[in-house]
Amino acid sequence: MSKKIYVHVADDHKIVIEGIIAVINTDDDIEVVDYSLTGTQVTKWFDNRKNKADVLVLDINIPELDGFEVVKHLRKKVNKPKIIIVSSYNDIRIVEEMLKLGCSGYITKNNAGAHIINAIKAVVQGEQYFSSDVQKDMLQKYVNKKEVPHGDAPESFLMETLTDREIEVLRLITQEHNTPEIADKLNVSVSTIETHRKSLLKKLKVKNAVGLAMYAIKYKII
Amino acid sequence: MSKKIYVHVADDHKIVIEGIIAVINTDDDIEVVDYSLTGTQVTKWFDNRKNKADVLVLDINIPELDGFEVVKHLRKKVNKPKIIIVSSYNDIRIVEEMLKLGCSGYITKNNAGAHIINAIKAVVQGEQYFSSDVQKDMLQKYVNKKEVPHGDAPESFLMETLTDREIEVLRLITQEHNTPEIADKLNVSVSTIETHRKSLLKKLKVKNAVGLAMYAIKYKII
DNA sequence: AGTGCAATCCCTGAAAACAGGGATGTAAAA
DNA sequence: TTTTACATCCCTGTTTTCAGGGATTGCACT
Repeated sequence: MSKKIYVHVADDHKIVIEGIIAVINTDDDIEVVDYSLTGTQVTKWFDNRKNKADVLVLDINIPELDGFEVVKHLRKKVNKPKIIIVSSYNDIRIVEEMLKLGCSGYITKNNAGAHIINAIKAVVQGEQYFSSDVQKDMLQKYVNKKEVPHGDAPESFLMETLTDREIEVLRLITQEHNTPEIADKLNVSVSTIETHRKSLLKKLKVKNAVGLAMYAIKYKII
Repeated sequence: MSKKIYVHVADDHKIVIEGIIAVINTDDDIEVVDYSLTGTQVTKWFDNRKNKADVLVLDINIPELDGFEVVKHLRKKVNKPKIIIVSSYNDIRIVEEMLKLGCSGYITKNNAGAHIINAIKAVVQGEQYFSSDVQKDMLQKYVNKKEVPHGDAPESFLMETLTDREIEVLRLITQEHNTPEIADKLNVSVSTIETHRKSLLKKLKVKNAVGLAMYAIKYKII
């Protein structure tokens, strides 16, 4: 009846991939053609013009290139796959971010099994698909939309792009280094690192170094 | 030939459970009888004397009661199952801790699929089983054993028990509160919180508040 | 009755973090 | 070409953290 759907799965944990494959194999219309354990594996796979898949099932938290980077890379391509994000947790700001980047679906790992097949079938039809818990949060956000302060800065703070240097400093902060140590490691003056710290505090809207560390962990900067 | 082995699987992500089941189903000697998504589900299941399983495959990071609590609960029981830990990451100190608590195996999620069946068969025979990456780390640790400073304090820092108050302070630190704010919230003097902070730094062997936050996240204090 | 531990409070002094400016060179983009 | 963004550096001053002591109360266990 319908043409077979080919899927590529990317997750850093093999066991999760095996779970997804096991679920997908229960449906005869869909076939997992290959999988990747890192972000660079994904991009390389799709860069090779011999390889194609209709749908990419992608975990955000994967090594080397994270989910955001992979999506940014793939969206430039001509034969780009539909992308379904499978995430451990469910932060509405990340969902929004991924939608902006052109993803077609977002489901959480909690109930990925129940949703993955429907999600794949939906996105190849050009529809968008979200798991029930994500839908709930989106609705909640929509209802509370009146609380948005003013209309000129609609971008999520995830759009707050950190510079390479800032990310480097942030990484060293999470490794318990203080300003003099970071300055030494990067061969710049203490003043410079202090400036970077101040930018980070401002951009990420946190109060102190602990806030920076928590942010870095939550959004997988490190 | 050999009697069938019954297994209970616990992980907060359904898709991981599905992956483990898919792998285990390839072997006729083993059967997954049930699964749990939270720590309390696991303990309640085993508390019910109708339910029994030879092996528990357990993720450390599960809600309500974490892996440590589950193991502590189960080891008091008479018909206790062999426990195989399946962990996202591979910290040798956690492995040691789990071994002390009486677990029989430890494998990482990276290559759980390749090891899970062998691990289950090994532990029901009374053996211990570790995945290759864990083995590597254990060997490394053993080789470097000479670096242990003195023989009177062999306990891992995970045994370093934090008091209730210290955990409370630690939690507030991870919420970006500074000392005056914490003192105010807990209705004690700033000096008191400073004392707690110093104890935390010492006990957890970290350099600063960021180190405390990273510890809290890593070991799920918060 | 004595020991140990948890929780509370205080002191001093040094180091680091934070707030808020300003300033410069350079490279890329408009 | 002008503007913008990035990375670098400096100054002033305040607040917070950290290091190192010491001390008291109360409670639980032996």
